[in-house]
Amino acid sequence: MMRPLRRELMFQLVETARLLRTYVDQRARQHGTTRAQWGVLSRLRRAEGLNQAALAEQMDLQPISLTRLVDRLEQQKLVERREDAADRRVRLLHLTPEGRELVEGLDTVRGEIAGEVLAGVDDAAIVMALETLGTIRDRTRPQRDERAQAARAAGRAA
Amino acid sequence: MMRPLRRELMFQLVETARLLRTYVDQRARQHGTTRAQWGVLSRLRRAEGLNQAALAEQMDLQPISLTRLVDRLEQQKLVERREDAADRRVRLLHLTPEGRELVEGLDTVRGEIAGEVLAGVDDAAIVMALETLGTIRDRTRPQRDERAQAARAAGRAA
DNA sequence: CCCATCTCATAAGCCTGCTTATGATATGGA
DNA sequence: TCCATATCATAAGCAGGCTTATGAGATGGG
Repeated sequence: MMRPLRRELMFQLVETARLLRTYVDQRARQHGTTRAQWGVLSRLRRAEGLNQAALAEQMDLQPISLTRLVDRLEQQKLVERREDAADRRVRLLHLTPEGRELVEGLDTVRGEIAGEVLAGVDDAAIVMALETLGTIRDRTRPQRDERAQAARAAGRAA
Repeated sequence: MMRPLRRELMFQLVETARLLRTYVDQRARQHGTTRAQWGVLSRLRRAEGLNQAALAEQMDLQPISLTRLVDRLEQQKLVERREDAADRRVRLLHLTPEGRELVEGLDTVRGEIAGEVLAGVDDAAIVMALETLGTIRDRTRPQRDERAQAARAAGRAA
């Protein structure tokens, strides 16, 4: 096993996350939803009335990815798109009563899963892992400001 | 921010891995491939001549997921499926010369990425993160042995 | 005021994962 | 030997990411 530590961590991070994603998806399915949709509902509960662009940015998702998630949530009547009187392009997202009820139930499940999966791991280890993940996240996160600046600069130059 | 540590880690793990996956995909694309396909090539280099079931198990992937990855790799002439004289159901996987060349070049890239993304993080933190990930991985990994045993037991009972 | 430019949402098309199901082949016990 | 069962690979169909492209509407500098 000569694999250097840093490469090993890259590898394990992606693999572990995939396993965890699948695991959480199975749990979510027992409640008739999916991990990704659950994520949208959760955020929406804490910040209702967001438009899709703002929510996508908050979730580090491409707007089109969120559009399709919301399509499915809307079909299931868990989320509503409402018009914005001030800007006819935007759609403001609201939970329906059913959506609110579902997400509140799921909150319990999230806690259960975290307990199962991390039982016996002490807080110090979790804090350290969070820090390391934060570093990775910052270095791989798409730099939206820079991207927008670059686009503007290119526009100016052209 | 009252979010408990363990829930926060679950969340950050999945989000960070997604960002990393996308980042690595972009790098892989510069070499004309994808992260997932690269993964297959890497494993194959270290264990050529595996059949698909064995490789899927090693990668914690469902066989069908691997089948389609291999389809694309075969189309690109990076991998070959060969018949097994001893069992006509199985296909043995081999790298082509082009496949071997590609994966050897990519090895450098993997090291580069690990360095960029984890620069300044000390070894102790990486070891701890690996340990925590290992715990999660073990608890979320599908238990193939148990599953197979359950299937056998069900068979016997029926 | 008007037009170039930006932004919001979405479409099209791709990759990769999953579950469920199926056909071909192997295998082991009666 | 023969049949029930298991295993290997794959198909169908879905979810959820992505890139690239487009139309509608907002906005600001000239």
